[in-house]
Amino acid sequence: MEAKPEKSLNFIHEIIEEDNKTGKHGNIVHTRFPPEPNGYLHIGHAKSICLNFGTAAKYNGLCNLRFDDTNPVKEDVEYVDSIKEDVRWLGFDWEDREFYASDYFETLYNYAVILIKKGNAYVCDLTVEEIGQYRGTVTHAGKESPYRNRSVDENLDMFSRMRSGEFADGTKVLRAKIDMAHPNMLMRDPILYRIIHTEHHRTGNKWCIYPMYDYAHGQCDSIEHITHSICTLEFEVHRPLYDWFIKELEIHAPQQIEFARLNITHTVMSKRKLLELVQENYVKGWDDPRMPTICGLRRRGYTPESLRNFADIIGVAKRDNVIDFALLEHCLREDLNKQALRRLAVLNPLKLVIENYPDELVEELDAVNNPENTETGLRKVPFSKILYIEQEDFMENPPAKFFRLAPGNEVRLKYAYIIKCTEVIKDNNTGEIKEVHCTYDPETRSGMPLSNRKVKSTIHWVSAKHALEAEVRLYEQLFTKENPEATEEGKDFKDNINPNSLQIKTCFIEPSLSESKSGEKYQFERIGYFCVDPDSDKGKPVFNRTVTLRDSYKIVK
RNA sequence: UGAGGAGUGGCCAAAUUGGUAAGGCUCCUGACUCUGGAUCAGGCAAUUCCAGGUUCGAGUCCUGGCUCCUCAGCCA
Repeated sequence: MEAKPEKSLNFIHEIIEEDNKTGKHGNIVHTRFPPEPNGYLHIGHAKSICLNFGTAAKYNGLCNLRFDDTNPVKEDVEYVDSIKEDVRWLGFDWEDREFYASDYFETLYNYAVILIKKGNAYVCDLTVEEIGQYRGTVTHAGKESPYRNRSVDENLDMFSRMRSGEFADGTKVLRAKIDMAHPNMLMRDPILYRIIHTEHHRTGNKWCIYPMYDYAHGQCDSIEHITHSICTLEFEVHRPLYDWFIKELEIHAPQQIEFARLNITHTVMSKRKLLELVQENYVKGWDDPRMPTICGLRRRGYTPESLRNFADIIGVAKRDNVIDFALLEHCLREDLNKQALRRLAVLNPLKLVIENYPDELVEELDAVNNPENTETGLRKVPFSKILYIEQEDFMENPPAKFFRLAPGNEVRLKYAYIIKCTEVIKDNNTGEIKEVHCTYDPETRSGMPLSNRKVKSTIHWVSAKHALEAEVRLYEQLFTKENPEATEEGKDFKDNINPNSLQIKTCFIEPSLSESKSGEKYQFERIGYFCVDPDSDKGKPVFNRTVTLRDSYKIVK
């Protein structure tokens, strides 16, 4: 049989297969996911995590987790812990390969000394402002620092004194000596080290000089013998610099490949903006179920499987892209449909009285836990004379093609009987529908011979006497606009926040849900997928609406 | 206007390297269904950024344009 690849390779995997053909990296694939521990991971990171770990797995290689902790001012162990939790939750294992740029500070320092000795780096006393001015602009060459031609000995001496803490923050930096007129701004004598007298979350007070990301990142990849350094597009212009370091230092050369970062409609993805949402209380925290953070998605009820599938399905390319939020939801539903147990719950209750049903009778009816997976079995649901049904499932004057309950109309109560609406009770003053009365056909209980009678629809319900109260949090998109950042003059993305992104209400749920535990996921039949929020109390569970069910019913006017 | 990237249905994304535009999402039909869910079947939707050129044949090659993105932190 012809073994045809069912799916074409993305451009990164094409490069890797080509490399493996030529033996460029000795047929080894070693990647890494390199977050800075200065914030929480979001779904954009998930794309990168899946790509890096997934690529390594695909080619029998390894993937490291490395924290790029080169700036003690912004970083914290809190973030290290959350990042590890999120990567693990997504389903990836870095085994014993948990590294930190700070593990390599000594090596990085020695590399810097080599550069100084080669005349490739110098200590510069210019101020922040001056360095900015001397750099020039994209269209005009910069000019050389007056400190550029210090002797090797003087540079060595000053760099070592920088390390020993002799100088104040901001007074000196170590710079690469490349070309102040270089057309690529990043090559205009970039800063390698700056002085920061701040305690580092791992190295404590051992250091008061810290390497810049641009200097550290490539060398860290090299030290770890990374073969393919996969990163996002904005680092494409940095690549010549990274290559320059590697060449001057004569060390292992990782191959950097850049891909386009993920964007999703109706959401923002930058750490800065997400931080703003949290700090200014537009959401309740990093794990607010409306946030695109991994912890937010987790709390919302997303599954790792759905996220991994999403990352796989969106592809990897170099063109800017905006993925439709609907695709994310599609991946979610696809997974939840298979996983989630079905339950009955009524969000907008309308009292339904079955007139010919015995007053005190309670029947325990069999209900299917998941029709997609019969191994999940059945459960009992109590049925009695007075029920709650969904307000949307009844109309006094229904339009054409309304299949649900209406005066004189028959519907089936899920897992129970076929009923016929006989009367509508309304408030005399307001005309509001208070309750609906009906009769049931005792021969039509699910499973009975006569239960097969065709009716137009089946609606869900909950027995009033047995129902439990629960809080439901109904989420909508956080932003009303597809692109929240497209704003008029003087406005910003926060002006596009959806005022209805969270709606809290009390609903009725079937009694079997009383024991539900935080994190559990259910499908409330005909409504959507919900998961138990950690805010739940013993007597009063809280459910987050993860995503609604698709609804192809449209009211015809 | 310097440098580096990218342009294929509404949104993603393929096209075996020059052979006659896959697939997914969205939307719309229909079938089936004790979830108007799921499933199944079908449909709408593309001068492949533009203009020339080479070729029997171009999304793929050549020439010239256009548009968009990234870079002027002692952030990553």
